[in-house]
Amino acid sequence: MLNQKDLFDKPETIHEGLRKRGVSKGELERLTKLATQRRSAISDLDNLRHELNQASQLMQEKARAGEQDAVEAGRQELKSLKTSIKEKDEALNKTEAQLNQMLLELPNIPHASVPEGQDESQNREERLVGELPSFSFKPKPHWEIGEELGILNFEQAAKISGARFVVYRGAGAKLERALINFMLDTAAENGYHEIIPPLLVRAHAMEGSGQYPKFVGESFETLDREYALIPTSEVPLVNLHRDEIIEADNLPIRYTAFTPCFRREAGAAGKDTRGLIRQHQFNKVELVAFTQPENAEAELERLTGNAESILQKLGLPYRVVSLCTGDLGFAAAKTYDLEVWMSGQDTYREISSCSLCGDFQARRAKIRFRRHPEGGKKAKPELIHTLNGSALAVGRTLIAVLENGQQEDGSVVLPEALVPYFGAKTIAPA
RNA sequence: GGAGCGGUGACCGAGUGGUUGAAGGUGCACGCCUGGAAAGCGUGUGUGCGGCAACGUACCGAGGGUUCGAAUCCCUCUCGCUCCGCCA
Repeated sequence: MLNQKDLFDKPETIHEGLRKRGVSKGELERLTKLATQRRSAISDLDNLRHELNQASQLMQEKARAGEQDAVEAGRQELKSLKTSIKEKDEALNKTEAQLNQMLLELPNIPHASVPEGQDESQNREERLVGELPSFSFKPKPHWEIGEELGILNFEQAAKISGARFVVYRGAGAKLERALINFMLDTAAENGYHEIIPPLLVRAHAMEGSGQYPKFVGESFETLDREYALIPTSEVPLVNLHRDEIIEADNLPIRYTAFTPCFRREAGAAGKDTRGLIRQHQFNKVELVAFTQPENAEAELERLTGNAESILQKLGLPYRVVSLCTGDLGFAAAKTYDLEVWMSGQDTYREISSCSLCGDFQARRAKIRFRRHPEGGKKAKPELIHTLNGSALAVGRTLIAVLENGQQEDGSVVLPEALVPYFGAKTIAPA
């Protein structure tokens, strides 16, 4: 959520930032109009209330002095004052509700270093890492490898749950589990505290991290709408400190969690229908960090590096892309996508998204911190900055491992780093 | 699902319808004391909104109501806790 004050204090930055994110001029005007209305209404109301408070004090004194007539007269007078306060208050509430709804649906302002652009074609490639594997045969896509090895079964999944689900079998299930453990251990080495959060969350948690109200249609919810299934563990992790003021000495806070994630993938109809690229349920190890504002940019580089280190340890070639304004997620101010090379599809595919959200989520979830006192002065609480990134999407990592490690005989050679976790060097046809 | 009890400041915890933004404690900061520290003593310490500021105003889970005046009385909702039932 944006800071209302900024609309007045630095209107150019806000207007320019929102324009880059595709917010129309009309919307901006409406926003400014509502915010201005709100300010003047508050000031009017404060004055009226001041009047009422003063008058009430007088009443008390008169009542004490036993001036019954004066008290009686005052009552009638104050009643009408009260009525007009109530009317103005209702009008203000209405304005604030409209304004708040708008603010909740406006995306974050892009960081200055983010390239401007319409869509993913205008993302900026930051770096290419690793060598692409070469094959003496035509590499297969993972759905063929997986089915031939009997470790991925899409038909069985469809019987149970329909499209966009998978059943992992035998070595496939074990490989997924090995990857999860490997990723969690790596995160722990990098200083992230492991969490197992709830997978069902309330709407206010979804609002805190930025999913609701704008993207209600994209999550799965229980029938009574009491809970939503998390689309990413970023939701519970970010909300861990909701409504808190954290002592600066305890920052940064870094969390990691492995969870399944649930997404409707509404609007993705027809896209990536084969294999397990785009599923309604997938596993992910997530990293989340809370930092002071001045450290947030460095933390983004660190967090991205932490995610990259997993790809490096697995020997998977990838590239780092800086998302342009048009491709940026709702809550993000800046995002690096990690795209892993998938030999069987002959392309790079997103496997991690590392974002700096600034105070956008913190303002929604009321997560603040207090600096260490200086010169006897207690510092005012400030909004914390939040960051998150996948490290990594487990299913997609499994794809990359299968496609890049495949052999002509149909077996798959696993990365060295995974061997201790998986317990074997290869997966061979049964 | 049944029954009961609660939600007050960073934290814990008082609170009679009017002088309570809120006692007391903890924590924290500064000072005294000390060789240094601890303990002890003293002082200070809420958040949001509007305002350059002075200041004003709101806020005691949320929303309504009663009243000239509500943290305090009434209603609704919400969240949490305890006991019973059911259950991995």
